[in-house]
Amino acid sequence: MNTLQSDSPVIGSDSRTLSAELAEQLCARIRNDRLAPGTRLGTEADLASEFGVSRTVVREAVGSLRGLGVVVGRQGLGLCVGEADNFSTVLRNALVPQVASADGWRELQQLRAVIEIGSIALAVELISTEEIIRLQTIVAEMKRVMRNLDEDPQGTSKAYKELDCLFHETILGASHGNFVQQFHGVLLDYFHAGDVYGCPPRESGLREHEQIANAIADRNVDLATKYLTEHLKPQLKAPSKDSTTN
Amino acid sequence: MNTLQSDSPVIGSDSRTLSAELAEQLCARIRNDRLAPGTRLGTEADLASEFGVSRTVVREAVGSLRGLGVVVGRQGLGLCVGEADNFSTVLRNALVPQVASADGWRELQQLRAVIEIGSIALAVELISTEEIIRLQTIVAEMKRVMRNLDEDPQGTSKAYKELDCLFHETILGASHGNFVQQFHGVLLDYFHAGDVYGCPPRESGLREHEQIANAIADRNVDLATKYLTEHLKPQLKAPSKDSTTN
DNA sequence: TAAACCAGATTGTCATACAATCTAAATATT
DNA sequence: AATATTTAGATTGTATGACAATCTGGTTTA
Repeated sequence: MNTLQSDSPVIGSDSRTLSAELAEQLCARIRNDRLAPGTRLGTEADLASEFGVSRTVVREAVGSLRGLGVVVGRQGLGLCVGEADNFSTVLRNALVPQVASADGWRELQQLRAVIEIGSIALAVELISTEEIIRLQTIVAEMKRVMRNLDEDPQGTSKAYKELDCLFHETILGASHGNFVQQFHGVLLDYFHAGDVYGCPPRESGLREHEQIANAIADRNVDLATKYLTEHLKPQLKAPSKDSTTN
Repeated sequence: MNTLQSDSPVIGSDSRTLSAELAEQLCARIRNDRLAPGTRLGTEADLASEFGVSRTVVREAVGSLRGLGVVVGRQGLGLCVGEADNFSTVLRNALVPQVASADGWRELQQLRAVIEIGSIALAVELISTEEIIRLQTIVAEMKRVMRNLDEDPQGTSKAYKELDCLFHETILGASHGNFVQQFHGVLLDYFHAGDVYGCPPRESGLREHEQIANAIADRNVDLATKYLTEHLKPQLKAPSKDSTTN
């Protein structure tokens, strides 16, 4: 019999709250027993009596696991192990504190760049003809948009960024890694939303996109990797090692 | 004045629960207002009266955000925006449903491989002499361990895997991306724990490690990338597209 | 000046009650 | 017999009130 109450502490009942303790135990149980998504976990009342705590504590613990997508609860049925399909939402929320600081935001963009570079080889290998055309269309559209840079800097910047996201999204999509793509999508969202720390569109960026698209169209892995790495160099560099933020 | 109650619904008060709605609103507020970690969010009672719900609902909502690390609550003070430093724990928990299935586990390993490949260029550039020696030491140790493969397959496999993790951890560490490294660490943990779907140590794997370490020592980016990509090829391949799991 | 103390505030936990809603079996209908 | 409908039970979702545990910030004291 597990119990979290003071009369027979299974885990050090010190320092932390009962709900945090219970949440961890539930999580560990799911992980260690390798409970498949959808597996019943019993009702709140069951868990309350099993661990010797009130239903309040169970709800608190389950609530935090629900936020993580680890547990879902359905009325009339009880608690179940969560499905893995809504991970994007969870990640998006979990990254909120990270993007609060400029450094955190840069670290996120570094991760995004790393993922894209790590995927390029696979993308070049697996990309379809339609996707290649799509890439080239995006680059052409970028060229068109950039002609208005002087007249409407604001609108041009926005449109360019939109196309930029589409470009990188397409590359990731070509790599056919479902989870990797989802993951990258969340980071790209933050990139798209973070105009604050972002940099304005450059002519050189346009040329780089063109080079990347051409290398991919030629299915030249090495060249595509080289150009992409160059293109993402600013985001790859280690963030905030020194405070020389000129 | 925001309120979630039925008399003046700010957001569609349909379909979902009050707590989920409130959690989303709080998260959106933190994200949109770019509230820095540590920023006060008021007390539970404050939020309850502001949104026109009971303290129960507030606690439920805050609980789920607490699980995500977005909010922390300290007695006597109130609620604050969470720090970004415990992201590893959050991610580890959030991935629990993912690893429940063999497919999910493979997708995770694909992401891990992608991150490592995407980091290798930076790692080669930034790696220190000590870290190079460390890599070579690990490879030497691998050779030593592998000599016992026939006598003690179980123990050898375990020791080899341990060294394997250390090897890849060292490479990631050399890239000096704090967040990326943390991230990779969580995935590597799952790799380490997932003996179920893992493959046994191979002689070819040992040679590959040696090649990678040598390429890094020579600071040859292209070669290091090539060998590493080859080494991680099995994990890079798109998981479960066809069911020909022979 | 610095340590000890204290009152107030706030979260953490408990108990209880009831509404909302889902499940599954029993019942009615074709 | 097969299917639609109802219904009763179970379970979560929400509200309220109460109290313990613990932290904060200022006050007092050495």
